[in-house]
Amino acid sequence: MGSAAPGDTADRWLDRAHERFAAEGLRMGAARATALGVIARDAICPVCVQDLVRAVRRQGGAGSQASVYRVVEQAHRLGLLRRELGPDGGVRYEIVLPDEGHHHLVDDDSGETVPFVDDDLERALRQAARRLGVRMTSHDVRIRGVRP
Amino acid sequence: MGSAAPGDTADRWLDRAHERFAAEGLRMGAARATALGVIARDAICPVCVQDLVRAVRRQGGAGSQASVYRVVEQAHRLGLLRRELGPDGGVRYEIVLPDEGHHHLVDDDSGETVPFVDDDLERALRQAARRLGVRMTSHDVRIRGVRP
DNA sequence: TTAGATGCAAAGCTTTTGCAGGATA
DNA sequence: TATCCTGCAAAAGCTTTGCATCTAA
Repeated sequence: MGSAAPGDTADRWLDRAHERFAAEGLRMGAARATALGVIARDAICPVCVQDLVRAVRRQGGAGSQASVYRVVEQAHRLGLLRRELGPDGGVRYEIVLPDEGHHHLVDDDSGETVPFVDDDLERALRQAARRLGVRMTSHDVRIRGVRP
Repeated sequence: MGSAAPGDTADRWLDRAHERFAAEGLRMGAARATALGVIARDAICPVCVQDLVRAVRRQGGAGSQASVYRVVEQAHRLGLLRRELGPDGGVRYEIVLPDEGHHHLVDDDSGETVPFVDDDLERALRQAARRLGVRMTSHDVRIRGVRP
């Protein structure tokens, strides 16, 4: 017990996304529902919008390029997606969960990103925020390094 | 004393840029020199490439859109420029100096990014890297928050 | 019923590229 | 002089938008 079930992250995000969209008074049409489902599944690691568009197309049902871009932008505005730059300079989106306490380790050789948890680092971030006089809403920590 | 003179950052960066380009065996033509000068002056805060292109044009001399994009990409590859996302989702570049040990605070309300230095946080990052078994080559820390 | 969602296709931007001619080391 | 750099213009992506048509609530 204590460890998350497979797909748990995706499911939790999808639930929260539906809640947030509803709370904003936005309707849930077929295209929007499909896009959110694909995002929940594929944007656990950063993805570009074009990949999401292709995934939606592969899915066969509703969802056009325009819809996907619109949903991604709305989800980002609602704080459901984080926008960042990929190694190639292109824009990537990644799902955000409210209780995230993890950081990223980027392998300089492979370019691969792996998440990790570090309580000391977490504490240092909180203290730094306090010293700066702000209430921290989220953080993005990326350590780049090479394996010896 | 101890504080930097005006234009000092730009000058130091420009010197270093010329050194690095020379060290790579790259030649210094008119367009490249102009672009580097404009970058040193304008990319102290994040700017988009199109702004640099316009600045180069205003300057009147050598330098085309293609040159500017090429110089920016080379400077980024040489570690002279940092690439990041602006609040509007567009790509921005900012000059990098070797002795930077700073982090970023992003104001959730305004989207504004301000740099800060925190030795404790710096230490926590080093220790986290050690625990992960990697040699840290650089880091990117972004604390998002709101002023109470 | 009605404001909002969707798809299509075109427009708008940013960024990259091919090539002929010019300049640097 | 042999490379390398430049500029032009076109191409290639990515993202946004207008609008007519549907549809969720």
